[in-house]
Amino acid sequence: MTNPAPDNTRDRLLMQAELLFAQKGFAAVSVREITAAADSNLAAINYHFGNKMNLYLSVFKERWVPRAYGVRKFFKGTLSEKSNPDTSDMVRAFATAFLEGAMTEDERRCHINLMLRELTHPTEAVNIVVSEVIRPMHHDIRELIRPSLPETVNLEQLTLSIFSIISMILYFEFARPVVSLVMNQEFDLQFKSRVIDHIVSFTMDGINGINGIKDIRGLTKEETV
Amino acid sequence: MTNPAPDNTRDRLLMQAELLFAQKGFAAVSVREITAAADSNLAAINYHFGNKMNLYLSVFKERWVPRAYGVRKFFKGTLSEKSNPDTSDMVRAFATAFLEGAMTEDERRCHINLMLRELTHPTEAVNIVVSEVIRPMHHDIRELIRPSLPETVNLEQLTLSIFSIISMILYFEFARPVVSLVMNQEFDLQFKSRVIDHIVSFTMDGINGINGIKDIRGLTKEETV
DNA sequence: TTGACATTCAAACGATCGTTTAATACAAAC
DNA sequence: GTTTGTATTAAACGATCGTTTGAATGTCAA
Repeated sequence: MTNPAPDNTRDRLLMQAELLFAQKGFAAVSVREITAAADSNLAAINYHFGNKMNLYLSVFKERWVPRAYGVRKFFKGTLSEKSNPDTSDMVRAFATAFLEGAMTEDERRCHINLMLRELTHPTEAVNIVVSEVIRPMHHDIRELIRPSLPETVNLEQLTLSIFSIISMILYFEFARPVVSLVMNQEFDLQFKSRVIDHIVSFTMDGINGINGIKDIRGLTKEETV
Repeated sequence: MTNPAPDNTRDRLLMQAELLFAQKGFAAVSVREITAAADSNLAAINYHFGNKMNLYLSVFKERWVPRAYGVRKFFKGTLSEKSNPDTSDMVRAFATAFLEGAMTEDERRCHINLMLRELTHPTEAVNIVVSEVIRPMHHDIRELIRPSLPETVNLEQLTLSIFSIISMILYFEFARPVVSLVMNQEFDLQFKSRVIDHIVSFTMDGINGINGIKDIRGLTKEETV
């Protein structure tokens, strides 16, 4: 998209600010660092956005939210290609939209880091994140999955499951270095694809599904103890 | 434990520094803020720890790691009470050690926030976190669960499953405000207990287990579509 | 009482922070 | 050509940052 430096100062500031805020967090980035990266004058942030905090909020309004819409659109687009998507198709489409499609690698790191910072460390921007993206996304997925579950399904448990799917997606993105360290495994495209497979099978069948073997549950314990 | 203010300056600094670093992050906390909270002189940090970064590392070495050992001990203790623990007992013991036992609420928030900051934003301390805690904990759980799975189990998939369990535990702690917002549900003790139940059943059976109904898998889809 | 050592203290250091100011450049409108 | 308004610039503002200093404590051993 707007990968090459935009020709106007305001957009260049937004772009570089997003990169730096995602990398280091609000407090650890100085306006001098941002304006230098954006090849603009030190006073440019205060001229275009009033102050540093307002620039941070504008990053969410003008860059983060639109990209989140893109992820949602990609998710729905993938699903609409399938004729009769089941639950595992939905989970796969959701994980893929976040971890593979819809964004470049840099955008993804940006996007998820910014989101995580607001989750762990909420500022004013958390209201934007929740009301514009997280809540609608939950609604989407819940209403997609619900028909394929028993009518007696506990709505709270379903919502917690959606949070669990999101937790895995976020974790395997932001904790990449640690996952790589512990598993002694480079986080390349092949591995990422296996991670998505894992998220889908773990979501569908839990730890009993990790071997691709179904209906073995209940047997294993007595056999091996 | 050391909840009331320790009588020596060094420990008071460590305690207040941990609280503040967990709340705001390294860059957002000033040494003046820490020394004021610890009722000590501005120069105390540099006298006792050399500099601010070394204080941060000492927090991990002298407070975070010991508490992590406590969590691990609690986990093993809970398991040893059971005569023949199965996989779900292990997952429950693990989630409980993190989310209910072994720590006060304040300590838990501290502990998980500090860990998360190192996962998202590694400093020197990430080496301590991984080598002293995350890797040994993975080893513990993997070797506990492995015997109750088929011999043909894929070790990579098992490790990814353990990461997934950890991701849920972390998420339901650090994203509490967002979970509460989206579900319109106060994060009280009853709810937390249901969250632990969810983590266990989701880990055991995935989304098909969320209703507490087992062995319905494979039926639901055809019936409702 | 004296000396040695560990700790605390007020004060100041230079550096960097976010923000403001006033002058300047440049375009389109009249 | 003058005016008007927007955008950019260099320079400086006061505040706060992490760190250092040297004097003032308190505490034991000799």
